[in-house]
Amino acid sequence: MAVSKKEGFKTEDVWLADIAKSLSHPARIRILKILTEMNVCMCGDLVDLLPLSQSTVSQHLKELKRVGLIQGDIEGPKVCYCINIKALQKAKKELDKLFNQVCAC
Amino acid sequence: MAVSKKEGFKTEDVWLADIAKSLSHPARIRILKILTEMNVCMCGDLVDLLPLSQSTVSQHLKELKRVGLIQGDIEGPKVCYCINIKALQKAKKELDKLFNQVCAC
DNA sequence: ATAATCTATCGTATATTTACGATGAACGAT
DNA sequence: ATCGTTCATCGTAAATATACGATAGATTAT
Repeated sequence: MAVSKKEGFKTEDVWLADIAKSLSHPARIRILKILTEMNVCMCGDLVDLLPLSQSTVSQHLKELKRVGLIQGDIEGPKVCYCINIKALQKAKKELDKLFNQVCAC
Repeated sequence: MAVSKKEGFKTEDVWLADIAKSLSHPARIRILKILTEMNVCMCGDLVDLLPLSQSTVSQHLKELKRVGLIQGDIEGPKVCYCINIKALQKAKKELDKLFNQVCAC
């Protein structure tokens, strides 16, 4: 089975792994960086900036939306994407918690 | 194709995505936490602490070794795993760079 | 030497991920 | 009303990820 056995793990660890999964593709890293730089961005602009087809970019956006790191607001025929600051801050906090145990040596 | 198209992306983004991928499973998050708490840990101990078979745990350890976040030293018949502090610090630094652009608002 | 222990790897099955083109739904413009 | 634009979703193909048991290799103990 390729299904992660989530039964035996803390929800905290499952959540953090899920966030990490959403960051586990260069396109999604790039999308987050673009959105942080531009604050907001139309989906079409992202398609132009990435070496991927429109449908593939849409899939990556869906993955980032799934974990709540970004949100998309419909503006007429276009969709305006932006960072969900609160979610990103929580992700940063949890990752710091993981890393700082080590770096406090 | 399921292969990530890495041609069109910055090596920096590819690297960070790869680190994130190595963190994208609850078992590997747990392993890192255990190793940071215990400093060092035998592979067998990790198997006891995780709800997974020995071979599966070994696979997860291999993934963390692949990206350099941990290292394993053979001690007789056992293998002693520990965190690679430098790699983890670099990962933290790069992730902060991604997150801080947002949080500096 | 033999047995027991520990861990990595192999083989395998299944689920998920990634990618693309094609299609569909929603909206604005003509 | 029709057309063009924008984006999500569907269908599909191929690679990867996850999990396990079985096996192999190395080391220690007997």
